[in-house]
Amino acid sequence: MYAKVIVDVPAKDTNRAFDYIIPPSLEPWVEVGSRVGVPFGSRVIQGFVVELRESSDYELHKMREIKHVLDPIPPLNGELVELSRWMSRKYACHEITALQAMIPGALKAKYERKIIVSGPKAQPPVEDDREREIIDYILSKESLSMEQLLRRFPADGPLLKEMLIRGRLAEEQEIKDRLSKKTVLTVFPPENPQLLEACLAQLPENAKRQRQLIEHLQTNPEPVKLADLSKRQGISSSAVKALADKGWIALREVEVFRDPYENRVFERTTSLQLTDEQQAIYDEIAASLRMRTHQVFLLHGVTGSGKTEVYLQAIEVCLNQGREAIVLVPEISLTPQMVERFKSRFGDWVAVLHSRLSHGERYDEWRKIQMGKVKVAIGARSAVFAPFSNLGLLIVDEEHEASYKQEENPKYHAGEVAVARGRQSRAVILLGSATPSLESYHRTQTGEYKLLKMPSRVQGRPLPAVQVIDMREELKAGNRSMFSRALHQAIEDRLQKQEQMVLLLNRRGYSTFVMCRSCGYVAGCPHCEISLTYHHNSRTMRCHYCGYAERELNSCPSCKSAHIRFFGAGTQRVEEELVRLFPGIRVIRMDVDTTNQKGAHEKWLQLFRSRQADVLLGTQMVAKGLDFPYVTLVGVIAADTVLNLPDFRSAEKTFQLLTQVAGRAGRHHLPGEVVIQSYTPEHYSIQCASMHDYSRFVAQELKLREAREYPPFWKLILVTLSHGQIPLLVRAGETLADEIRQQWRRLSRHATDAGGDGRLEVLGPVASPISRIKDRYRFQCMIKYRGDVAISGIMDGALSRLEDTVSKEKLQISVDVDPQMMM
DNA sequence: AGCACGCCGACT
DNA sequence: GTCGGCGTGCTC
Repeated sequence: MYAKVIVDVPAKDTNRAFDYIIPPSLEPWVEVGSRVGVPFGSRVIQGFVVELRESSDYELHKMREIKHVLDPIPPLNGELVELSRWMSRKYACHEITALQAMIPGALKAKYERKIIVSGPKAQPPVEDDREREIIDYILSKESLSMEQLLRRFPADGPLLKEMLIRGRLAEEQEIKDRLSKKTVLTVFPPENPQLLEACLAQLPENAKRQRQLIEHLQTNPEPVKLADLSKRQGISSSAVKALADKGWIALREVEVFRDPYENRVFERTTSLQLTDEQQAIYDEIAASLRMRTHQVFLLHGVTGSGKTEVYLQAIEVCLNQGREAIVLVPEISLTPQMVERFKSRFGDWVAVLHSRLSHGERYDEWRKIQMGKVKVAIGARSAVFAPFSNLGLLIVDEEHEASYKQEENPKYHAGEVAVARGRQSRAVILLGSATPSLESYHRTQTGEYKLLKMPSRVQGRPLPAVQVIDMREELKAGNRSMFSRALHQAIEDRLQKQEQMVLLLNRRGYSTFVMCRSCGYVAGCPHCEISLTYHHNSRTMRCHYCGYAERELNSCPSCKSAHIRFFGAGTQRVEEELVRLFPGIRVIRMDVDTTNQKGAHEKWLQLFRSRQADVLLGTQMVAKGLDFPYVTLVGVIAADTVLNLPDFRSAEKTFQLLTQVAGRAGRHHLPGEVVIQSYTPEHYSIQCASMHDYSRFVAQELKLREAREYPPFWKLILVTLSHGQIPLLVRAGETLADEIRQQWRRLSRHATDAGGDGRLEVLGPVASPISRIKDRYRFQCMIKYRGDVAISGIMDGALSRLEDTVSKEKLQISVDVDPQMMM
């Protein structure tokens, strides 16, 4: 048998499968999706089996054997391997990069080289004292690298080298997982229960605890954790060990899954009665599931319309069919509340993949999926790769969220991947949002997706009334405060009624830069064209691109003024102002400063939930998915900050944010009110959001996008080139742009003959918005195209023209298909 | 990505 | 004459 293997070398000329012989001893273990160790050149590296074959077209004598199979159960399956191939084409990444993205970090290969003593031990060759000392040292250590050895014997470089050449020492390479399997000591009763009787007879009178244990095992013949025995029965480990030593019982390490929710009790819930609206939608999804065909639904449900209950019941249909389900949620809304709803309904059938979990916990949750112990996976972006083999339903909640796009390689969009995976495994895809992305909405118009609508809130609760305040008028009226008169009054009113409010400060770009108020100097990174970020706890300024750090400044390096300070997200200023205007007000401020610590986010929210604060003040993070019954006022301090960003999606983002945050108000029995402050209140994104009018917004925005030749009508690919020298970059950028145009002309000639209607444009090269990172300058080309364009052929052709510069000059090229961030 | 192989300059 | 610099090419 032969295997085609994608090896762990992310480079252009290794981006293909290599053939290996499967030795008979490994045959039962090697499957498509197996992770294997294979000899490659002069080393052994990790790879993934992507195909099994009876014969091979590669020359037999050149072929080598698979060395190891790294996991007893393959971490991937045929379906995921196929998906990785799709990803590598769609996102122009190496196949191995896509495969690696599918497995948990704990399984990412770690190559370790260690020095071992080799050669015949029985007849030691000539050894002097020095050599003996070195060998003894190596033997005394578990594992040792050459670097460590040289550090210990700095003067013996030549001797060590000689020993390596002579073969007394050898270097061995190991593929190691970064994982630890957690085990617990477990007591096993004997197979034959009668032995317990015999044991009791032999135990001395004073062995009270041992006797107790045996009696316990007689009534409970299941294996039991040592820790439980001491905790619940008061039987100490020494008593257990004594029995084990005598051989009556067995004591073994047993692998356990770390359960991050193990100390939580989830009250079981059952399906709620659906509203007519929910029911109609549920029926449609259920019908599609029962037909077992692929279908993508876009569920447009206003905030508070009860989308989650529809999800839960759809999953139930799927599980009853014996199929599995994945739920993707944006990281930020993967709150305890959300997890609780799923845990409560499906209990132990749910695995939660959360970035806040430790490496080990995450790995364990993933293993539950891999081993078929759970049927539902809920998690952020990467949960789309949950290794189920009989997937029936894939839900993408808040599908418009930008966090579904991974900004590192592979630069995939989890929603797009979900659709591709669903197509492959004939699963139903359910995209849900109160503010669907223009891309998805557009596809409902072209017939690719089916639109489902839930326009009303459950129990007939009204959407909150929204007031848009023109801040220019406030200024004219002499109000120079950051709170309009309307918002001021609304806050006062809530304080009096002891109701709660959420205040959103929609801030621009990145936070906390350091600026001189006298001359406008901004502290920047000397290696990157970006301002430094102020870190409160360490009193340093850091670059979040390259890690450069320096101490906080006391005076301006440019004008020597002492009026230099950091400009926070502004939430601090708002907080100060609130406290000044409303003495005694209790404010919880949530921003990067206050939520950096693990668990802080949840802690603050819990505090707010228990009504120990009046105001929840924060940035974007307060807008998403939160649900507090006593929140009756939502205030947006400045709605237009995102609007002014140089990004074609800024109107869409503004509309989404305002709609989402407005949805936080009045979700329960108390009616809600929303106050939006703006300097451009006439803007359609603000107007439409204030009237809860999604249809009008998309209609207008789609018209604009088409006119301006932007997505969803045109597709974008952003190619960023980086290098230390600007002239080389400009040259390379121009080559790239020319080459793309040429390739396009060449290919479109045929396409036009065949009736193709494609169009393509290349913009640039221009300097990237962040024009330098780690002393490398950055230039970019934007490729825009629509219709019938063989884009991957064009890109491949153009990029291969730059290959020489990449390898010789270390030019770096990054390709971002469907980029989210324009800046 | 690594690593071997190979062809040129600075030394024991 | 050898050691070692890194440019080039290959890995089933």
